Amino acid sequence: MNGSDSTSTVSGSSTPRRSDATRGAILAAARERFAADGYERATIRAIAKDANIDPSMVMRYYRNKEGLFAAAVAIDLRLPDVSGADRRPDAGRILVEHFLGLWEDNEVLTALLRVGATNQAGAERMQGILRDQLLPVAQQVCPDPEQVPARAALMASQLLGLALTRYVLRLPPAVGLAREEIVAWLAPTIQRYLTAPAP
Amino acid sequence: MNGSDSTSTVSGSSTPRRSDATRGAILAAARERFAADGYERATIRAIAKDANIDPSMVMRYYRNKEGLFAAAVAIDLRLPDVSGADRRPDAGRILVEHFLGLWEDNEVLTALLRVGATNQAGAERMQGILRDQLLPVAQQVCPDPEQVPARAALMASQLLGLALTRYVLRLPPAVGLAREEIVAWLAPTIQRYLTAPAP
DNA sequence: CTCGTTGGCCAACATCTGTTGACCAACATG
DNA sequence: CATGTTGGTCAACAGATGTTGGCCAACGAG
Repeated sequence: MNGSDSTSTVSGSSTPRRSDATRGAILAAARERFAADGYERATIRAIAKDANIDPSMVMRYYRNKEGLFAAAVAIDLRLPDVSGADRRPDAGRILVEHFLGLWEDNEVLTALLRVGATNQAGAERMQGILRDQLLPVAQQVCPDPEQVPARAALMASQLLGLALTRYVLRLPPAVGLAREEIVAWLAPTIQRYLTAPAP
Repeated sequence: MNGSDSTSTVSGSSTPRRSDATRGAILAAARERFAADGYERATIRAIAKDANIDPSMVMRYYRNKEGLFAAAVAIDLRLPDVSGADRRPDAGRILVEHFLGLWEDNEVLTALLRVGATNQAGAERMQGILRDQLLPVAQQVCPDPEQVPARAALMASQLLGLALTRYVLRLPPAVGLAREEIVAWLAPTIQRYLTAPAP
């Protein structure tokens, strides 16, 4: 909707502004706060203080809080291609491993999930990601187009459920799981959701 | 912590107060608001208005907002017993069906999940439920006590993940799934998490 | 009837929220 | 040097929020 998307994580600069450092600091602080506190409690004042600037700068650069959020959670999951015949039987494992890596060094996803749970805009953003990035993956491995949305939804339910219990709610038994354990348990589930014949 | 827990969902009344109706109205309104808006945006004023009383009454009966939340989300999942030898092979299906019923006519769970995502107290409440109600179920079907927490966590990840995508984020493909579809896909997953030999 | 207790409303408080506009300093360009 | 543009701060606003205390009406036991 908003045309000011050009300042994404990629520093592809056509006109490198002098304020880019500040803009970046604001975005970084915003991601951290949104991830830690959710939408409502991540106040503009707190974000500005983290970025060592005045709250009004946030408004100047991102119009309002919603605009800041939109800019802060723009993300590309960089999902691997699993369409190759050699990779298809391993799709479950590949995807689970990719997701674990994604969540563990990217606070944006935690922010997105936390905000999506209570904020309409956040929920819609997640809808977009599912539709634009997760659905195509399901499409790669599932022949019947009619089943693709359901299979993508199932995959999302398991992957987001793990992220929820482990990185957001931080339920101790979920945090205690070892990385390899998770892969070993979840990979077959994802594989089945994607490729098993509909029950 | 607080001694005023005697007014729970159970109407076991030792001293039926004249204000019980109002108390109930407040709790009902609180559950609805917490479920719809999350902790921060469910304001005491809005809840009071829904219950047709003055905001100050909420404080009088529940001390503060945190106390109101604690009272509003006290819940017993009434998880079925799956320890019987005849039921054990069906544990996955039984549990998934029970959970679907639970979520569909109980807004408390939606409230709890929404709040747990952004609020520390909410997250801890979910921890308690996992520990006190979900873990025992895993214990019923898994012989090795050392594996119980991991298996319970895996089950929670899938069940909460479904709830998240379907009832909180309301991702269209997840909402579109038919009840029987969900059972057919998820039951084997839960069954495997609970009873399959550790990979 | 009397009077303590309970249920309820009203008005206000201090604080925090997003947001705005006026103002100043540094810079680049003519 | 003069001047317009950009980066930034300060002070304030209007509204909402959790919370408090005072006040009044209805009730129930003596």
